[in-house]
Amino acid sequence: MVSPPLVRKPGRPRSAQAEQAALQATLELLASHGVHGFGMEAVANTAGVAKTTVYRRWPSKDDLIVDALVHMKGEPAPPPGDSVRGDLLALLRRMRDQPRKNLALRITPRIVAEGECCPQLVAKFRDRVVRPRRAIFAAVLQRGIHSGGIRSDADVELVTDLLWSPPLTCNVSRARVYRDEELEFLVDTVLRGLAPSGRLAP
Amino acid sequence: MVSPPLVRKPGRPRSAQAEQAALQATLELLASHGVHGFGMEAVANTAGVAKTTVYRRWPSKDDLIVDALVHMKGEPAPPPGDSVRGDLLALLRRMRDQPRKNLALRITPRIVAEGECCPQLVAKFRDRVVRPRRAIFAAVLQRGIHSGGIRSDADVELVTDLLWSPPLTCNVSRARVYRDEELEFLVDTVLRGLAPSGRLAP
DNA sequence: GAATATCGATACACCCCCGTATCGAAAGTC
DNA sequence: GACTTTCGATACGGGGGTGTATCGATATTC
Repeated sequence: MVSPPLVRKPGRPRSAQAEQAALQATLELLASHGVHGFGMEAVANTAGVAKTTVYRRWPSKDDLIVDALVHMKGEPAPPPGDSVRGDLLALLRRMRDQPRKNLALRITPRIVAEGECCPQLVAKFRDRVVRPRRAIFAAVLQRGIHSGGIRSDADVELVTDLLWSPPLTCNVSRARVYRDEELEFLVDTVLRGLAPSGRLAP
Repeated sequence: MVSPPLVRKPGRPRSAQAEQAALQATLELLASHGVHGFGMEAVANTAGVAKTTVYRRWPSKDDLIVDALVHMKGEPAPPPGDSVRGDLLALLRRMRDQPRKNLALRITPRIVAEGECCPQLVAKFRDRVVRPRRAIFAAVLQRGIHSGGIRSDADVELVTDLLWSPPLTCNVSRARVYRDEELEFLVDTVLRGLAPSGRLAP
């Protein structure tokens, strides 16, 4: 979260190990009990860390949760950058595959669903996690407009919604997992619907 | 929840009004605070009912929630039935507008998100709420295939995902509310992408 | 009218968590 | 070694929810 200071201050340094343990415990508790299902004391116990150590770093539960989420998601990687279609497919595939490697699949739905009772928490989450990823999506679509494959009057934000909502919904509801061909069908259907009028769909 | 007995027993009968108030309060609290965000006392206070009255009917919070969800079972209305485009638009508009009138779409995502705590609850809900609504969507699309407006090799389930996921995501994340023109853009983009010939866009 | 069951209201003991304070020990810098 | 900061552990008051018990009032049946 905070880069270690270049000049070390006097006194015992904060244990990075304790910090990692607290973040990991927060993620596990989020996944298994939801936002309201645990407290700071449970975080400390699960992490095997004193409650004081938790409060010293994060003054509130919201701050702890947001940091844990950022720590979990990491920096969003840019798409390969070849074709628009290939990039969109890669982004959708990543949305499908990446959450299954860590706890994101179990946690993100809970966070998003808590929007009404913790608006500030969700706002921070949108700022630090959702928005950067949307921006990557929109950039690819914008590239498609400039290169002529997508009609220029297309609403980039709406198309972003249209494309990433299905896998997002699947992650939330855990109803199913799309196969590669199904993702291709989604992308191709949308791209065909966005082809400049009077032109052939590639 | 239990149908009134045919032969009335002696003593003051249970107030159906208090029961409705408790169920309604449970739904409102579910929608606004989630499964873990409230307790029996909050239900009694919100309903304007004594805590005893709640405990007399439902021995535990889970029982109360299950009954409240069952009480919420609403038959999804069929679409107007004119054109495929009009029906899809009507369904999307309803998904956008209904959450304020009916608590179902506000509660459903939360229940689904809490699936790890109560898997049996989620299963019942998918069966009795989600699936009927999906079926209505799919029926309209199927009609479009038969009438020739939609290519016959389109995956109806996937197109259902594609169309209803954006408003569903909006309902879950509360990020925004689509305007009518934006819903039309979504429907038209998908329908154009599903045109049988695949050559010219109308 | 007598009996019965529910009503709202209130009280109670119990438990859990919050957020802070305190303590001695440990780990660093000067 | 002196100083500083964090460590784990523990204790504390406060707040709030739980589930039960009790109370007089009310509504209904017999």
